[in-house]
Amino acid sequence: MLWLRSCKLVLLQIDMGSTIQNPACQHCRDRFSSIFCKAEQCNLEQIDQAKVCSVYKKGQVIFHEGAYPFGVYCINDGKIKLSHSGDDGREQIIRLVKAGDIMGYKALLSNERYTATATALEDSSICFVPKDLFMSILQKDASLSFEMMRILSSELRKAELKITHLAQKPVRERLAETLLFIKETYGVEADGHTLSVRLSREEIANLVGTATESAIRLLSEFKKDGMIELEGKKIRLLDLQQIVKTANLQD
Amino acid sequence: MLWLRSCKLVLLQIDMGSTIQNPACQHCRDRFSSIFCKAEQCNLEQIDQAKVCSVYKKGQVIFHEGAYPFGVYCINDGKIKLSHSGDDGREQIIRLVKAGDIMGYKALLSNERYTATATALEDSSICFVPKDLFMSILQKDASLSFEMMRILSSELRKAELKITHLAQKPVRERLAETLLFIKETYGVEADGHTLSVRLSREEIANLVGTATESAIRLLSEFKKDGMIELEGKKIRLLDLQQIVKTANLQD
DNA sequence: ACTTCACCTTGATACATATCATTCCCAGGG
DNA sequence: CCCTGGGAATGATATGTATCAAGGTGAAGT
Repeated sequence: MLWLRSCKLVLLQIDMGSTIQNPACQHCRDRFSSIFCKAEQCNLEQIDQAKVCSVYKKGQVIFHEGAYPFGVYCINDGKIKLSHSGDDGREQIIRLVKAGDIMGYKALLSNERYTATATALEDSSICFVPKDLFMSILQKDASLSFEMMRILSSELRKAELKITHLAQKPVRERLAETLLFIKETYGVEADGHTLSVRLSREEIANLVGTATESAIRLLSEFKKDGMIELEGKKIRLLDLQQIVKTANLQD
Repeated sequence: MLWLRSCKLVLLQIDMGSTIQNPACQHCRDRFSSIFCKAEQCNLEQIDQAKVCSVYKKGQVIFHEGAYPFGVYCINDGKIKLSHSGDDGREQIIRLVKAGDIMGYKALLSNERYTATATALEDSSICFVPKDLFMSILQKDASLSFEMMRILSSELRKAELKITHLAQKPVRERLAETLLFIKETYGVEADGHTLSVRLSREEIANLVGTATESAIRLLSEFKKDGMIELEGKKIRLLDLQQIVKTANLQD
């Protein structure tokens, strides 16, 4: 049922981004070495041979909910959103992915279809490591397993916290929290205030778990209260302390 | 901040349950062998020597949010709830644990304090495997790592789904969903209808992520609609099809 | 420069759900 | 036996959010 809808969409996603064979993407290589090469016997050469690096344009889908995974992705450069699409079409953003992060491992490890769709928030350079290689390293190299378990545990912890907040905190607090989360994930521009992602109001709402109009209204309030500054999709966090207070964090 | 509050409570939890040294708890042994002994070289003897089995009474806390983990727990028999306590004191139930499940691994693997509190929903027999042993097996035995990754991935998938539903579905649907979830987790009694856990209305509400009164009201409605039957804490699922429909599942 | 379109914004309104208050029920203890 | 207290239930009410509707804005394209 779910994947029937997805299949249709997968067909639209023939465009794999421009593939760069045997790329010199050093960033990606660094990331890989830190994630995949914790042990002495480093697998970098193997990975360099097998990996496929591609560039995805803003808005492009990297993998789609319901599809079968054939490997893991490592972000060399760029920003990605992972999202569920509820039945009513509304999207829920589950995770924000940044350079150096890997994604697509959950489906691979549990041997299931993707439960989320990965979409580029801006032009992104992404490496793909085939399933077989990944699994074989995992088999041999305990340190990669530990790293994966660490990542999974950490994501699970975050997800559970989000569940609690979604169930217990009002939208206002969650929005403030989300702004801080975006800052933490993608950082700010040179001025030290402007969030360095451009998200639509709808995307912000889907991150917070609320209606677009509510997100807009509350952002306006935050602005009126001098906490933030809005200029199109630019969001500047002016009074961080006040935002933290509004988020009402305690953990 | 969080763990300061927790510490206070941990002190109340000196009672570790009655410890059974070198127990003959076969159920637990079976569970361990299926989880910890996938590989040829089975570690069962080691585990048998090191593990400590205890019996916890209903309501007793097995481990507490904010405390440091010293090992993993395997449920030999009984039912456990894992919950976050929000700052305002309201609890959010994150997971229901049953015989054969393990718990406490997340904190151990990410090397952090517990983020949830484990409380016995009924008298339970639980085995404890010390951190060192667990980690050393994990180091040697890739199949245990795979199993752990599989478990973590699966939990993460469920958590993300819950996030989406919490953000997008009304309480009515979530309650129906929760009833089905409870049935799936703990099963039903001999009559084929009565859920085999007794949860307070508050606990049900904390599972759904709503106010206690709302849960009560909706349960009454469900009853009026002939979907369920209520008798104290006994809940009988009469019209499963109707409940599924109310839950409005699509995945 | 005009159109177009996607996005943002604001207002009015409805509704679901939380909250508060009260009563009821029942089991446990003196 | 009655008393007591902790859930459970129900009603009244408040309120936060979603939803619907109607402009507004700005950028891209013709």
